[in-house]
Amino acid sequence: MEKLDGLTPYVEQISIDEAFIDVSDIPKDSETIAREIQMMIREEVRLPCSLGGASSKLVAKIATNVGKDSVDAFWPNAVLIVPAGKEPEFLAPLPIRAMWGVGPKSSERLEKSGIRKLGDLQKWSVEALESKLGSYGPQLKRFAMGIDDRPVSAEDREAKSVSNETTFDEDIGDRDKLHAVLLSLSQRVGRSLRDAGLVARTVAIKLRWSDFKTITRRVTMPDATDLDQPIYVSAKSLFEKAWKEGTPVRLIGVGTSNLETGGEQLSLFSQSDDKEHRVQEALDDLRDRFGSMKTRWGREHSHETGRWMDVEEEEGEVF
DNA sequence: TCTGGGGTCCTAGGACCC
DNA sequence: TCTGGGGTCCTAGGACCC
Repeated sequence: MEKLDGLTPYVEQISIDEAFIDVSDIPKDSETIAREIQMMIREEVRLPCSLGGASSKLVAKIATNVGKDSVDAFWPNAVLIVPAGKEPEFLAPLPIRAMWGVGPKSSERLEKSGIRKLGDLQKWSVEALESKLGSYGPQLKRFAMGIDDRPVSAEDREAKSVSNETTFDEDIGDRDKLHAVLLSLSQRVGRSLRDAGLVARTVAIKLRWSDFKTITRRVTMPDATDLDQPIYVSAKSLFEKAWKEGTPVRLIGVGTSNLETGGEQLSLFSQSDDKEHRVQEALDDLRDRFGSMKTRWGREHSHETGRWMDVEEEEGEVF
């Protein structure tokens, strides 16, 4: 990403290892630009990569995938450029699964109507597709024709949610063990929020039973937070409402959403909240310095009794 | 094709308000 | 008190992506 940023400001990162680049301003042909980028990454970062070029993000993305799949002398360093005007022609022979956004469910539905290739989609009327797929139909048809005017956006997209989850080797039906996992997940999520300078107003849990059925439950709090403890308290109460004693759990997760930028509202925190922030900072500092050592809250406040209760300890130290 | 651990976006329905 | 329309906020789940 650094290398790309050095090349042009018009870089839109879409995942850890993929980005769109608008090269309209670079006075070279696309093939040359792509090969130069590829060579730069190979030489300086020592990684292979594939590039696709087209007049739109959608077609460039699909071209990258198609190039990646073709095994030739360059593999795994593909470059595939789709010339402007040739988009429908390029897309027509591809299976509908090649369309970005068409997964197993949509392709199954489309195939039932005899739509197997993007070319089939091109031939269908907008009306027929609309009655079959709703508002997604016309959109899909435009995409199948290679029409996509979404610009390359260099602004980094703000995170919409922060979560952490884990799948167990063996299903767990023990309340204390599940609580302990919920706590450590809450701590990781809290830490991620703090590192990103974010606060969250909604806390969610995710539970997967042994039959793979997965449920989610969430609550929205009156105030946003980035502290481990309130996240854990919310997560635990959601868990208690959703879980029947002894039910084996395969996966458990804690998530936060409804995010806001944290910093500037510090002044709004009450005294006690500020104290909690200082405790939190001290804990973060300890965890930083002692790395693998498990530090966690030793006590938690019980809403039922209004008292501070000891937390069940699994491993490690209590502070 | 599945698993695992992140994510995003969309839809539908309920509660509530004007 | 009821009706209607519109809007917001929230929850739950599904489809999809890397």
